[in-house]
Amino acid sequence: MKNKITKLLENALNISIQKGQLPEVSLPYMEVEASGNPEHGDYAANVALILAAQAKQNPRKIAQIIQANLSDQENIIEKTQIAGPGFINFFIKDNIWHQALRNIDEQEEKYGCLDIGFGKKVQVEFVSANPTGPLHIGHARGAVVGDVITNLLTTAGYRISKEYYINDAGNQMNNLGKSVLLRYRELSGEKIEFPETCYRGDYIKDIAGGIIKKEGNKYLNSNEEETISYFTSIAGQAILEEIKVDLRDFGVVFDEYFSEKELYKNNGVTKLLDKLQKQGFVYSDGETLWFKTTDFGDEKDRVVVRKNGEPTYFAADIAYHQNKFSRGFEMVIDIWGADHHGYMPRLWAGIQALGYDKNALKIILVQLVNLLRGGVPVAMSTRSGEFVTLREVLDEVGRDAARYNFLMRRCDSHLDFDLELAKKQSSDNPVYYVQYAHARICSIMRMAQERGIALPVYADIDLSFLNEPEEKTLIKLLVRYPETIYGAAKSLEPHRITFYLNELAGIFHSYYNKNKVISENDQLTAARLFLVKAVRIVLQNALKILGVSALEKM
RNA sequence: GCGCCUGUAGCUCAGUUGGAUAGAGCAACGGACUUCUAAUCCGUGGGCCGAGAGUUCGAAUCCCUCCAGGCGCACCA
Repeated sequence: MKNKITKLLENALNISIQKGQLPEVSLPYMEVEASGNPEHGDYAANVALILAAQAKQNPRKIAQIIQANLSDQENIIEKTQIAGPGFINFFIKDNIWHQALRNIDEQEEKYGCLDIGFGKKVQVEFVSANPTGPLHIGHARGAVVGDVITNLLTTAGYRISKEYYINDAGNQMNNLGKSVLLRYRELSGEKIEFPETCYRGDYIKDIAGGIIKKEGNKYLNSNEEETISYFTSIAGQAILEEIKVDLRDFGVVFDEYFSEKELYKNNGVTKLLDKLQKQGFVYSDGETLWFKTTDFGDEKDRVVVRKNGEPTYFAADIAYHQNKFSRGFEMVIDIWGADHHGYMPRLWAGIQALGYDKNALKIILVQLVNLLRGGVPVAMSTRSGEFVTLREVLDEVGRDAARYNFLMRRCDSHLDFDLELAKKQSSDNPVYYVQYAHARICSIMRMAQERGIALPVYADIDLSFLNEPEEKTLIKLLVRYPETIYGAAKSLEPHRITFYLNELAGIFHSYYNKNKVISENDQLTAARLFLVKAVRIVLQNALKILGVSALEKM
């Protein structure tokens, strides 16, 4: 609808210029807004205001010229008016709204799907937590945001691959193996001291206990380095499996799990660094290898190979992103915790040195979560073992409420997650508000069926019975759904869907309280059932993108 | 000290690349269940959009300077 009006305006503008009524002007963009105020019509355009400066004319005058040259060939416009400083307001014919409703009914689960992605291959990497411990609440936000962004982009017509990068090479993993060994010794009766760098969670004891049960205490006197390496791989695998299960229960399923170790096969990382050195992006100071990230705007150069000869995480990450692009992805999206923001210039430098456009890598920062319980902050640290796991949140709060809670705010906004609040099954909890709207519609459908009323078919009904102001508001809101998807997908902002859903549910609830859908008047009933069914379709489609279930009964 | 994010109603937050009178939920107060589900609805109050200066027809939104909070500033990941 928005697009149609934009086209009309563009045509009118061109005609005005051709006729010489307006000087040659270029229009960088125009805004057509679904207006909130009924007095301002259904849509409002600000073309004239934007052009005023360029054309050096009064915006109202410009608006009049454009208005005069509008040719409404599809016959969708009831009337237009010029208002305020020079807005052109459009009033759309009722039957056009009715057709929109039919469109929803026909498209059903496809309604809201777009083709702005043109099947472009996009990879989204998220979560990517070290397998050194179970996922905690902090990972959960990134997981949901990533998951919903991929759903959004799929809906918008992109071909998406979801990937989890496993940091299973390096110090942290070594510390994991060491921690298991220490617990192993402890369980075998030795007295041990636990260093700061080791992981203290109970899951470490469980893993160590598992090894004793299976293999006894034969590793007490083995070569320590080999044992640590063996324990590391056992622990890493066990923990990763648990992570996968937790994610699955949270509704997040990845297409690929990519191991950091993969990058080191066949000296992959070293070869890449050699190549970059030949190209002049990497240099040696005799002891260490540096990447000239300052060439690309970073504040200082970064080490890629340490004094001890080991490549850094950054080195592997360049190789990883090279690998991503070589797999044919046209765009790559990384979702990180906001505490990694200082890392962005480095990685952008990396991919530019590899010859890729900076814009091909989008990085979304997700702000950290403050976990509260009844208003009191809960301390968290993976290493000390004090944390609330994703599993606990799932068990306590439930999948739908947890997901919805993480989607109610912009990614770059700090989020307080209060366990007590999130698990409350009350009106404090917005997820139920939306689900309830859906359940109510299902209830109406059930009632209609019980009374032997057939589900309405467009050809048989007369939508001109829909005369209540809320009915028009509802239809307009439903029409806005694809536009909301468009905006959310373009800006990679899942929270827009949540806010849209809240608004839609709100207007529906209000309508429901004021009007009976099923009444004595058969034609009115049919028209309203048709409308309410369309609301249900949109609720379902949007909830599906959020990964929140659309309940039929509550 | 430098960089990034945030600052909007008592609280938690929206505000669609600058647009018409700044919105929602919660909390407070007053109402609505003989009804297709009251997990709902209707009404009332509530604002120096952190502060100051600037850009223009027009600023919560853009530029600059401050103030406050969070997070970074590794040969950790």
